[in-house]
Amino acid sequence: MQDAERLQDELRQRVVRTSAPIALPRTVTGLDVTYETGSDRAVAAAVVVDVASLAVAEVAIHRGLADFPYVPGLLAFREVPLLVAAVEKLATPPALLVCDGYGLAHPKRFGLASHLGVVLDLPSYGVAKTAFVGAFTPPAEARGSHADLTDDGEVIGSVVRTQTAVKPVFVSAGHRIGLADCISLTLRLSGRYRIPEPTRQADIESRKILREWQ
DNA sequence: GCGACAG
DNA sequence: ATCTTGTCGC
Repeated sequence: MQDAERLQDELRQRVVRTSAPIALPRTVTGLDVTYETGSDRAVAAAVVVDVASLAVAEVAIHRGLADFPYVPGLLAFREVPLLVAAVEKLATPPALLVCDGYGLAHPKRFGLASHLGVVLDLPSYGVAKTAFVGAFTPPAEARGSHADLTDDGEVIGSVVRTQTAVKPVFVSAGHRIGLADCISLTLRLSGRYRIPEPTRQADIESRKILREWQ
């Protein structure tokens, strides 16, 4: 546990924060992990989605055992090994990773998305479904509205309304990408659902494989 | 000290 | 995360 925190403190120094816009990638890769009830058996999925059509271009799966418990603030130690294994099975080299969870909007400014981005040295960001750290005032009801997520006087992320009158998602930069790009990409990748297509498909695919496995 | 706490 | 069906509503 203290070993993990020490490693986290070391890795966090390698995060690259930027506000420079990136070129729109042709594909993005969504990641998620599904667990078996009452055990640590897990399925990680990496799904490549075509940005223009939002169609799934490739799916890679890794089945394994999560060897670290879930501890708020240390989620990366539970999921990163499984996610890296899934990403390594892809034939398509990832251009940008979209994670289920937080990036800079983390107590140590080093959530799962930042951790994975640093480990794989790829641009990354996170989209979380519930609040974790930071304060915000709810964004307007219209799709596309967003409000700053702030902590200690700094903007660490954004609360984004991906569908009108639907609970917003929590977006934060992970590594080598600016928050503005994370927000616009999240909206571009959210077609008709609350969750952007890459992580939504990763959730669907990992659940599907877990069902077949059991 | 107490409560909260991504997935 | 996961245990869990139908049901209301756009």
